Amino acid sequence: MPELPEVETVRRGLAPVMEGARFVEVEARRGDLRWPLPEDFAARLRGQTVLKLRRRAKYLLADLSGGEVLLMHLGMSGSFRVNHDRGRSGSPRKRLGLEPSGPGLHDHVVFHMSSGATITFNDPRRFGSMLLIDRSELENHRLLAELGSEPLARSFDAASLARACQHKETSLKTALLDQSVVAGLGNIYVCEALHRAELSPTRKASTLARRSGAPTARAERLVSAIKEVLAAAIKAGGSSLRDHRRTNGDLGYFQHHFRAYDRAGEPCPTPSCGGTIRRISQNGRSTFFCPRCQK
DNA sequence: ACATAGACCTGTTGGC
DNA sequence: TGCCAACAGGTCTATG
Repeated sequence: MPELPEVETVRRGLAPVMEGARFVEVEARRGDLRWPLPEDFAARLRGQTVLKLRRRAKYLLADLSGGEVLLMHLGMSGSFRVNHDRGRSGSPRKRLGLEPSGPGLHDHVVFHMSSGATITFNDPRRFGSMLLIDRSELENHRLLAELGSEPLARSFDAASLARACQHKETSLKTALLDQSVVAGLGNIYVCEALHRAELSPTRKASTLARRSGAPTARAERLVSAIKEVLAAAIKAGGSSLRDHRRTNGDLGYFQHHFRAYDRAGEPCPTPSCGGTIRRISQNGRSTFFCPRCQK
């Protein structure tokens, strides 16, 4: 499911009910996610207040009052759902039977917050994860230490992308999926950014840089395309292909704005291009692009 | 140091 | 209709 725009959408949905709120109760219904839940997970969270909910790459980070950080990843199919408890009789929707009350099949973790919100983590494939890390060890943690630039930060520019790709023999597609080059892109937004920048996914990553390491015009175009597509997707609440939901259950709608992803056989939307979107496989993953305008 | 393949899971889809 | 292979938004781990 989730790339940077989807994770950011989830963060924005969770922040109002988590920040400043305390974990009143935590249910660990199934602990074998990608990795086992931390030892005494529920007990270590109970009573702690969330100071801030942040995002880094595709991770959500909840700073806890006790000095630890709750690190969460949605994997391929993870989602969070927020329900608001309104007294014993339940919400009006619940009383009317519009909301199912019991936990669903893949509801693995449930947070009951002092804000009155119940937050349920659902993840059919269990590629998601939750970890507790000491704040002092966060920067050096193996999952975070090697991450590259945040693509929406000002510091992510053509020069920094060119530098990161300068000696890469691999394809541009593969380089952009590498979280140590740029942090937060996934299969969809790499395809979309390359299409917008009119760059071929099979082009060598090193062609973003001159021999001196200085960025080429391609690098400039690509950085702009990445920032634009991510910003637009966040504005749309992310892309819902199958699993992604906003925390209130609504769908994102950026999938309606895809120009290349999942559009094999359709005409290329680049003005006056006239090409056809093709699907190829790179490193076992689908790439969608227009061989006509993406050079 | 770098690049590619395999692994982890469940659910859905398309072809025969 | 049923069955099975292929595929799905990710990324760690092992291997060359």
